Amino acid sequence: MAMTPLEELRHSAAHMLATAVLRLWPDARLDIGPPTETGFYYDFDLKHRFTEEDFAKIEAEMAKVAKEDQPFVRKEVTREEAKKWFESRGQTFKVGRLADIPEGEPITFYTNGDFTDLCAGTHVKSTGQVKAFKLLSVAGAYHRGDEKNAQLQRLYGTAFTKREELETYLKQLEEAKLRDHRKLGKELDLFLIDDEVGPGLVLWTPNGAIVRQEMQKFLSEELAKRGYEQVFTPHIGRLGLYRTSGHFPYYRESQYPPLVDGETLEQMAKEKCTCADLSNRISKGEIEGYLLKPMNCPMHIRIYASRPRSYRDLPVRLAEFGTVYRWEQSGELNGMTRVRGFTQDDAHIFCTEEQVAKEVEGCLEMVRLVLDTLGINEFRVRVGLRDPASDKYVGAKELWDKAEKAVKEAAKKLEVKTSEEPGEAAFYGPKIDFVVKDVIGREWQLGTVQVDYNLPERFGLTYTGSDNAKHRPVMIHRAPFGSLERFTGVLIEHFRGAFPVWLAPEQARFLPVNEQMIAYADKLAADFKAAGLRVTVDAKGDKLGAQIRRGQLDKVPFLLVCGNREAEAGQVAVRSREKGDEGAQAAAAVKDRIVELVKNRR
RNA sequence: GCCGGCUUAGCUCAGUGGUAGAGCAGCGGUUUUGUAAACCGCUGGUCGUCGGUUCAAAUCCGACAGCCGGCUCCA
Repeated sequence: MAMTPLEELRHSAAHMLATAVLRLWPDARLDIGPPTETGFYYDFDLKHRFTEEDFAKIEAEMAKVAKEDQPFVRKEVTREEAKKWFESRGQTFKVGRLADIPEGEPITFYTNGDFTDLCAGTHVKSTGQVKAFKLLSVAGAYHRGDEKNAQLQRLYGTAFTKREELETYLKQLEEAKLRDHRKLGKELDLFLIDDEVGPGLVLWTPNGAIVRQEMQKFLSEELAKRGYEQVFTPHIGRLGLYRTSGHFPYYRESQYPPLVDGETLEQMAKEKCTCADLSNRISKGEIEGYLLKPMNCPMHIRIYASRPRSYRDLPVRLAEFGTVYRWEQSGELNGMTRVRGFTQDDAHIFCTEEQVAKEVEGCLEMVRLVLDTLGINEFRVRVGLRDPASDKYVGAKELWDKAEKAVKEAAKKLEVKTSEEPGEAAFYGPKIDFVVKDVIGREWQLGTVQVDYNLPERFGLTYTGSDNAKHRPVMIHRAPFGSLERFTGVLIEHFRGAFPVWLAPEQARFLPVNEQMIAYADKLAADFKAAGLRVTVDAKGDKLGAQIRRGQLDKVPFLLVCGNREAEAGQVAVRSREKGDEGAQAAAAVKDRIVELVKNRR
């Protein structure tokens, strides 16, 4: 468990934070304070509620500790000594943490000044070395990450070896906020989440709708090339369908409650039934209802099952931009990246067991194509497997073993680093997820490929083999974008709102330098539109400088200045988002250039 | 869902118990403009919602909603 020098520094800063807090609030109980990827935190339990107003005071105390230049002293102690030490000080969390240390392992204390912590180390030599630090936020955090336990107060901070590095990091944080898709989405009028419509429900405004349309068009072309067939299915379906799939019993708390018809509700009201009765009778299947679909697969399965299938038909690949609804906890909602209604670029492949490997490979290739096309090259690949201790999965162990084997082998062939993570599987099967980070470092799952032996079993799916016997197909669930909402949110941040030409809501804007030039600009705009481009004319009558400024802020890729000189020669003065002023060029050539960029999805 | 913070005009924000403000946007006018902001005027707000304290509440208290940062969760 060797720490990097930076981790040592931050870990030491965490101890100094605890030192300072104990000086200011001696009744504080301490839990743990490790370094993190970008800083450190320490968890406390105390009566006083930390607010950001306390930070200056705590930081000042930490600075004193630094000035005192207390050496960090390591001392090996016996379990008894450690227990007595913390018990006598009322540090019950520390006593609990002590019990985690396996017998035979050394138990060590680290002391700086009057503060002693149970700690495996390591640390810098003395507190004087930690000078560039800052507290950043306070948040609730459950003890041992379990919501059944007490909720502690977590103070987050960061530390660097040099003050300049800290300043740079803080500046980066500020800049990241400017890239936040929630801010840019508002500024560029891409989407809206309206309180009256409902939390977590995205309204795609015209600009955002263009981005989404282009992405769907892109994917639709790829689907056609790869032998997929597109389908449409409704937003609700009978509860029975989701009982069969397992969604209703297994993930009931993550769904909007079932819809029950008016007559039944009235009848139940007459019988003076309580909500609990209603809920009970729905669970028992005594009342039929409908569910807002949490996933598309059951409906695609019913399409597959709608007629006999031969091995010659396989693989059957059914695709849909299917909108699903999930009851995410209120505290989880986040802009477009975590919502309650979203559209998956979903597809389900029904194939033979022999075909699984090749099909999974094809899916992974498609995910890579999507990420490559959009220039997203910072992602990690997670192989989600069963949590052996959990009962939240459907299906037999043997089927899971087969599916996990298939997924692991497919992942091995990917030319990127993958990490196997138990507990990250879907309830019906293991999966390969592509995970990216947003501007503030939070991870989001985008594309996913999942192998499923269970739902075909639950729905009794079959195909007729060459031996004229019935066989069970295997299902592959896959979504290269994952959800269009989340993907778009990530894309907005990735491009800082400056979408490549093919995705840009407005691809070019004509800027007439005076009133007479509006007619010329209009004529060119009509010509560009006829070529399939999205263009506008800025006819507000401002000076060119103001038009340019507006165009830049709107992140239009091409600003085309129309002045008297250009009009005479059939030209426009090009100002591109990337290169700036490119001078006067033939309008027709500029049109061709933009059309070409769009064609190549650049 | 939990802990903490926040919510004032379309947007960004000022306003600490005494008659709601600015900039930008919008609208009207003047200007006809050459590579990141022309000028003048006007419109626009039950200060998130509901309740309480007070002679008086954007401001103090409470409940609820939404948002933000974490935690938990995430098929």
